[in-house]
Amino acid sequence: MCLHRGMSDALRDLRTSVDRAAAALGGTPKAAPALERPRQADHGDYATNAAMLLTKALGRPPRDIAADLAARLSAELGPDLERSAVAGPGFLNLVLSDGWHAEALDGVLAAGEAWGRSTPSPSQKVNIEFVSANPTGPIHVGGARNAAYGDALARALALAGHDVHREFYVNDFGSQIVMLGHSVRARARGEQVPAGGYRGEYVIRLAEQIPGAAEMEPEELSQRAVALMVDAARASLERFGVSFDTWTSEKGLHEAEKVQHAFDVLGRQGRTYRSDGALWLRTTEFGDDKDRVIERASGEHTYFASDIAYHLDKRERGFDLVIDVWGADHHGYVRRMHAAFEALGGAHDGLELLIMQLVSLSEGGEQVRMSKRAGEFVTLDDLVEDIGVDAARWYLLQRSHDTTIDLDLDLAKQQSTENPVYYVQYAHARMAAILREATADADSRRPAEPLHPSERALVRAILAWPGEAAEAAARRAPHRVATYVLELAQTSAAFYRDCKVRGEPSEAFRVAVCLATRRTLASALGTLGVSAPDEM
RNA sequence: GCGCCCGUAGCUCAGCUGGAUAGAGCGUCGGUCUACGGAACCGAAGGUCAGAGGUUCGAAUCCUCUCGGGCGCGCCA
Repeated sequence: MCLHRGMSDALRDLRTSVDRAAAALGGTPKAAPALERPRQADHGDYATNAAMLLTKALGRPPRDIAADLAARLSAELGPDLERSAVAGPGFLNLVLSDGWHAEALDGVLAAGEAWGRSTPSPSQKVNIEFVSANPTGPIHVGGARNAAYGDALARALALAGHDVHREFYVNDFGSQIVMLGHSVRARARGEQVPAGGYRGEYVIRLAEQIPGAAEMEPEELSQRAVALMVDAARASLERFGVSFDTWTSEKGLHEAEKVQHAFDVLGRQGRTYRSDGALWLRTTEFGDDKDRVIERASGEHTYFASDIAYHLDKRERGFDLVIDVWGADHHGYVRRMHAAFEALGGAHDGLELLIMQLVSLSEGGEQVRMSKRAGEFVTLDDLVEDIGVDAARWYLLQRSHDTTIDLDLDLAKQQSTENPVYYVQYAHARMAAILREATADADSRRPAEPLHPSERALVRAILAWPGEAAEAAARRAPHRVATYVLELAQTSAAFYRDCKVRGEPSEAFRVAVCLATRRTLASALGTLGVSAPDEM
């Protein structure tokens, strides 16, 4: 693993030393040297590949260069570097002193609540839009995944020092909404839901919640139904630990003439033309396969037109970066959205379209097909009810957004108590318990005896957190946080096994280790939106 | 047909801007005089990293092709 962004002070200083030592050898490395935390204990506390990256520039064998690097580094670090060894093809393995570990731990505690935060350059004002499920039905598991991912990414970006604004786009406009209104009225009248309508149970409940639905105009009924669905979505998401700064209505965009405004902007720049009675956007000028209709021959705006207006609006609100989190079923839409964004004058990298792969459901090994129109689906609420918020979030977040998730509901229910999330939470609760029992105050500077390897390893695992967090944000990969925090929990278990705290000569130092561990576990779990209980 | 994503242990997945013996959870098998929290710990078995070429000192990782799976290709949203 690379430790290059937003490191703790101790790590940053160590890296600087490695860079300086490398620079002193002359020649420039072909990439920034890595400072890794090796898996294997006999590869040292940290390892660098700097020598191998200098072979071309220096024209010498990597192991020779590594030996020179070791000498320079020894001068740089003084007593902090206990020893180093050239290994393998040209790695330099470093073993750092107990003093260095203590110093580093002290830095963690000194950071206080800020531990884990980093400062990116530049810090960006980011708008992240996610979930944005159509208000024609409850949020289902796909939406749950999107919610968990978008929320965790937003948290990670904020931790990495960005100014994050969360947004939900409500598609309360167009034919599907009209169809919802018709469906509700049919239910209210006890009639058959029209072909292509929404047949789910929830439509019956909607009809019950709207007095006089049977006689209401579909137009008004639609809006009433949408309002109820949006409220329901908000409540489900809140329960899931997900909240938004802004809920933007598509209908509102039209009412505020935002669509016309976008057309004006595009027209002025010569990006549009009329053909077959429709208004087209020249998306092909920006890499799309074909131009796209934004206003139909009938005079109605397409969905794309709303989206263009929405993205122009986001730009005009002054965000450096606009992120949309979409389901895989919308990936065919990516190119044209990028094209439109650029046609509006945005930079290509000013918009990021992140595609979530789908959740494929099964139950007892049998594939379950979901259909919103038919009303057959598993909802976010179901998931929360069955396995709980923490287990559900962990389950959805431990995988990359780029891979399809197979969710077997029976298995998930069965295994919910086996979910690794409890292992991590348990590690947190255990640290809290030890801290309750301990009598000494934390003193991170003075271990009374040589550090145990397990305690040294735990300190290094803790030190990795800011870098891991920053990396997760930069790669838009919050699942890395899950991988990291599980490893941290395992490392803390080894410490617990090997190092008693209460009543030991090193109690004060170990209290400091426990404090830093608990804080780091809590920070990482918090990034995933998972609770960190003191007791369980 | 074209485009995007995926194919790593029995299962679910990490690792992918190239680095040292490919990892975890669950499951299986075998252990731990049982607690500063046993929802734990230790160990073992288990892998042609889908396949074939290529680039490189070095490829699960980059490139090309093939096979397999998912999704998408509207004047729907």
